[in-house]
Amino acid sequence: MRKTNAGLHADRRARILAAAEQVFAAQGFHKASMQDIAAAAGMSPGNLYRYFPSKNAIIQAFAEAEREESAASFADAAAADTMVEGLLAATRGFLVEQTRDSIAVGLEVVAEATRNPAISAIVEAAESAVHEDFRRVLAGAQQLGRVRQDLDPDAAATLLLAVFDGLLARRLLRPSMDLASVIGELRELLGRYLERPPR
Amino acid sequence: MRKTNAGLHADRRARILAAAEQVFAAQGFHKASMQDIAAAAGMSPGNLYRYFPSKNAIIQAFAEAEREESAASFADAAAADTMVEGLLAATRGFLVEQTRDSIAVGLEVVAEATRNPAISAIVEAAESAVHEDFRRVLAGAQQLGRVRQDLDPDAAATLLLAVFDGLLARRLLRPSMDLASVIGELRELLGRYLERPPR
DNA sequence: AATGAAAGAATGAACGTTCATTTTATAACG
DNA sequence: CGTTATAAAATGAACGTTCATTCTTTCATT
Repeated sequence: MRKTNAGLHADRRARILAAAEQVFAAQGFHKASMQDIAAAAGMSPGNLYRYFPSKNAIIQAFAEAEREESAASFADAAAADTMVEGLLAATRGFLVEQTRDSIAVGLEVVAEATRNPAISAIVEAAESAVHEDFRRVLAGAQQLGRVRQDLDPDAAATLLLAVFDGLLARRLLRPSMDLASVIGELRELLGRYLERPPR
Repeated sequence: MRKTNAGLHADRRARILAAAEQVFAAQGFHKASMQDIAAAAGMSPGNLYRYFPSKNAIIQAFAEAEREESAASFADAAAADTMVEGLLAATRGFLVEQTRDSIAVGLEVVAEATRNPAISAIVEAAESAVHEDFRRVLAGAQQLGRVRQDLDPDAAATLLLAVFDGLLARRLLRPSMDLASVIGELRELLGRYLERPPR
């Protein structure tokens, strides 16, 4: 006569996913073993299966959590005074605050998405949501006259999101890159691209 | 009494690396088995070891080849009439011509670079070379008055390479993206960022 | 005949998963 | 309140499978 403890169940799942982040970042999805994850979570391998039916289910749940987080962290960017400075602040936050591990594991998720349909669906959904948010922000700013009138908000959102993703990846590829001067140059690019009148 | 055939040896290595591309794109480095690679290369698993001492050596050689290729494909972009149209043509080439497989496997290489020092060295070297090429092109164009004088070629190279990488990845993440309108918007961005006089 | 090239079965380690078992928490009862 | 029955929670060894790698053998060329 004992009730199953729902709170504990949620805690354990969270603990496992947190442990998985370390292990996945260090080894990648497929080189990471269930024993590794169990050790990092401080429990036995068998116990993992009380909370997730398979390793794939862990990967999937993890990718979902990871994408939600990254989408949320972008939503902050939307709330800003002027478009350019808001985006700059958000970018700086992005580039500085994100740990190496979380960037690495984000790459891992994207790589996995190219071959795992379940992950691909998760990534596409998150990406679409972020894109739509951003497009809406740009369109709103356009109505307020804060960005030039002939900007295509949809294509601009794609382009700018590509810049942010590219910069994030570049921090891993070329750690030597001078963050300050790149941010300075990004300010120039954003100003010229978003605010200047048509040529 | 039989000479070892150097040409054959090189051919076989190339064949193995080509086979590895398919397998790595479809499964990722660590899920791909030597049996898979051998089957794709049309030879026995044991025979692979005549040409590469280990699976890791295949991954490493493959990453090297992949990076050289991608660096070379960018070098073409440098040779262009006007900066903006040259970059646009190169980007269009990039985005349209690159197969899904080659983009996917490029992501795989980058993800692996975050945890494998040997791969990381390869990626960083290639990335530095491309960056340096591009920086030089921008600085040259600047001397010819083709891009604005107050542009920082180094930071600009970083930023623009981030755009290209980001767009490439985005083709995988959001296949629905409208390539034509994004390229159109990119023309606007490049023109405004590179050519307009200081504000 | 001698050696390079290739095959593919064999090997041992490592993997994901299962399961019999132990430990722990709590509901019910006296 | 203390005891006991019960089921949840957790363990860790064991299982079957798959993997990278090695080894023995066969085939082909000179």
